[in-house]
Amino acid sequence: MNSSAPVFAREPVTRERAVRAAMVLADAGGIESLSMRKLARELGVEAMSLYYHVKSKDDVLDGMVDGVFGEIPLPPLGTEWKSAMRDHSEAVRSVLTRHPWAIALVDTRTSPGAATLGHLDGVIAFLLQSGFSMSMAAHAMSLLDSYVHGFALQETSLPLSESGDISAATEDIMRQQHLMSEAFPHLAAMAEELVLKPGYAYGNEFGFGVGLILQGLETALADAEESARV
Amino acid sequence: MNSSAPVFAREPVTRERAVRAAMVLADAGGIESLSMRKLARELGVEAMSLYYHVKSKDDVLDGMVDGVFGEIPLPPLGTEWKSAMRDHSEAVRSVLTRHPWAIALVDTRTSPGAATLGHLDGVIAFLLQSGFSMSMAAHAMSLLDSYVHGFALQETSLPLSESGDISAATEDIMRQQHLMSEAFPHLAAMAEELVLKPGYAYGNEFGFGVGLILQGLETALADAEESARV
DNA sequence: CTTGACACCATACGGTGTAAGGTGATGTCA
DNA sequence: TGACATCACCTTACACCGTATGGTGTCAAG
Repeated sequence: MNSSAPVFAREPVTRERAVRAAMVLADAGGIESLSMRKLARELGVEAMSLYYHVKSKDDVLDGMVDGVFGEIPLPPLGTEWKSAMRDHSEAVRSVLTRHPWAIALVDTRTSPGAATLGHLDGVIAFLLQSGFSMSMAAHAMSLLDSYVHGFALQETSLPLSESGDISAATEDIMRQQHLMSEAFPHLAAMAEELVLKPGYAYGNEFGFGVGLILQGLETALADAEESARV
Repeated sequence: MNSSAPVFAREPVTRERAVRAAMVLADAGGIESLSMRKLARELGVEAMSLYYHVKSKDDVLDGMVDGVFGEIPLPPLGTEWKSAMRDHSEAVRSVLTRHPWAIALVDTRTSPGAATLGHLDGVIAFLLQSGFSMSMAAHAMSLLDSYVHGFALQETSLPLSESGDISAATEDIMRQQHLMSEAFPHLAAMAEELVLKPGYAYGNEFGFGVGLILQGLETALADAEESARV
């Protein structure tokens, strides 16, 4: 019978393949549309078969988070730290907006995977090698990570068009502009004078924030060095 | 019959009451344990009765987010802006850690309520009145909000004890310390030299971050004024 | 006495994660 | 060769979820 030797057999499911497929599904339809049954169908398999390779759905989610961190390149050792960290921040923001579900997941997953830990390790290594003390490195990472994640969080929850400007939302806002000016005059003024101006893109705020933080870190670093020299 | 005049009748359900009860449930058991059936039971009612007062579960979630923003006091007009914004940042962080589910919700809800808009309006008003230009106010709000939300996000996803130190997680970490030192030496070093030291609390990083950002904003503000004077 | 709004409820449908227990193909060893 | 274990997958079932549909009793106004 032909069932004996399926030459072009379906590739066997693995944890990796399952996680990768889950990431694709979440990218396409949002994290809330990811179910074990749909994931199984995508892999050409029944739902319960996944549990042979994966402990639970949470296990899949943990894998997805780790997959996201795995996509972020580390700042290359030996380069000037300010521009390297600027590029790195941009890289993190870019993968978080490429996988908008990731930020929500980070909130609930508390068991980091190998890629996540490796990522942390790499950034610490880079900062120490750039002359940061251990506690300044911790300051810098906490500050930058918080800002970048928070920015990505805000950015994805905005009703923006893909181009990054507010054209998609403008129409709705305009329709309510009148009501808003009465109840929230300052908010309306900001919208009118700034946000609704052609060319405004919320994403531009990111550069300002990262620049300000890096500048502040440089100052703090110099202060620490000076007080150590005395 | 006694059914004709229940003098101490059950208080009727309203949207407000439902939202408030939902917040209490989410505070107690996490957002993922909040279901329409449990919420109804809490209000002494059947699940479908909620839909008379509320459009959908998403509607409840929108209300919860708005309720959180309503808990945040606005910076009082007339006070010095740096200390006012420092206090305000601490206030935001405090309500976000009091309602850990809120940060995850902000990610998915894109239709802000009245309290949310009023909050934004109040902060804009405060900054303008403190001498910020419109674009500097936007910079400041984006930067501080992103940082505060991001910090709260990281803080809640950490396996911390309530006291804010790492005692609860220490044991597990210690057990894996050996493995970690081999695979992630820098991360292990940071844990050993800094995080596991008695008295360390991740929450302390918040003050450093807010201080650095406020200092940077002050500098940017002065630069803008100077270049305007020339 | 009728009418209609109000606040609530019963039932049902299609979805979810996953526990429990098969089923057949494959490889190992007596 | 035959027995047996392991692997990768499947079937069935359960408790739970959000909510569409269509009630049902109370009450005040006409």
